[in-house]
Amino acid sequence: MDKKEEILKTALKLFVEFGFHATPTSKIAKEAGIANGTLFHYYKTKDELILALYAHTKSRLTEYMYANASKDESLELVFKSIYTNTIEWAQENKAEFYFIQQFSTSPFYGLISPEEITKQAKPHLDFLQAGIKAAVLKPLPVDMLYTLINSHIAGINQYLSSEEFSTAKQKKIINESFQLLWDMIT
Amino acid sequence: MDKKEEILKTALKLFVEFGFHATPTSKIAKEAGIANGTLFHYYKTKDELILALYAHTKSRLTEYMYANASKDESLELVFKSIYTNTIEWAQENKAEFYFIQQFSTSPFYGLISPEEITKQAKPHLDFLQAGIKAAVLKPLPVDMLYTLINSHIAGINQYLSSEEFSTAKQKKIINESFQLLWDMIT
DNA sequence: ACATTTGTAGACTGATTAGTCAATCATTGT
DNA sequence: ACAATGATTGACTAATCAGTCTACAAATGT
Repeated sequence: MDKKEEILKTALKLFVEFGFHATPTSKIAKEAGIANGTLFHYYKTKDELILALYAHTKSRLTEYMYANASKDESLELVFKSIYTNTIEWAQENKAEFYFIQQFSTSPFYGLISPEEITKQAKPHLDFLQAGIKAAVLKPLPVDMLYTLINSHIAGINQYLSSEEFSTAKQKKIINESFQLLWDMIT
Repeated sequence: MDKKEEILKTALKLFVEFGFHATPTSKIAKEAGIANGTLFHYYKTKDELILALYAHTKSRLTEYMYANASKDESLELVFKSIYTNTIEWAQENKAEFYFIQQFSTSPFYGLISPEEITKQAKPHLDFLQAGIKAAVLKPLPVDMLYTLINSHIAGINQYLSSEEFSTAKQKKIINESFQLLWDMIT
């Protein structure tokens, strides 16, 4: 078993349930079934663990977002695929997605360098920029477009999480909300 | 001077800057210029302080949202007034708005009873429901509409905070983004 | 075979924390 | 004037926390 992975998994679960403030490293180690010192062997400080967890989780999401996105399709279809993938991942990994939001809306986010943030957003911004250039997307500032899309997704995810929808109903909502978003930005 | 108010003000500032985990009550008391015991005189526990701060801040926002909203105007104008008010408040009270988001995306939010949350959202949902009934807003589920609007506002606020815009430019962005939202939901 | 690095353990520590307490001080009502 | 209640203080405590340390085990390279 991979202890490093185990630590991240446990930390995620506890941070989401109790928050950063109420999740001691000792509790993480205990629940992960390892010794206290082992945790600090892999992560020098608690902050480092939190940052690593964020980077790890965020990259898992990003990876999933672009899955099955063949470049042959129309921009709309590629965009819809990314949109759908993101929401699907969020629904299937609720704790992970929640953690990303929790982290992003906390002072920890300030520990990430602006360069890193820019680097993370780059592919998405490039994609949107291409859409604008191709006159498919409205000529809005890309940053604005990006933020608008992100928050739309966060909103729909929140809505989907607020009630128990059947899979069919979920798909319907995702399709409908995509159309709303698409009409808004094209 | 009102000590209770002073405590909230200081706590807000510190929570936003350092987070819940890294803001000891002793620091709050010190920075607020009061004794340690005084803080616990007004708020029995740290959690109680955090919850009170959220309730206080949230109600200040809600109050401002509906300011100058005369019932005589068209639904669009009233809606736009609420929209504009909210973003203006968020921009003029960045720490407060950020705190609301920080709190909402943390396990503390779970300490608020579902009834309280429902009660808070009630007026907004009623307003939207009326808009649907009047066939002005699309017949989407109100909860969905509500979440969509909320996240849209959060997004625009984030965009406005990401750069330094002139007041004129800001107003232009708010008008434009309102139009995007309005077209989406009507 | 042996040496060196890397992983793992868990008792331990120094610092910090939320919250208490007993003692004053201020305000109010009678 | 005088209770009585509430406000304020800051030293104090018991618990907890992040992180260290020493010792040992496993793996890896030579």
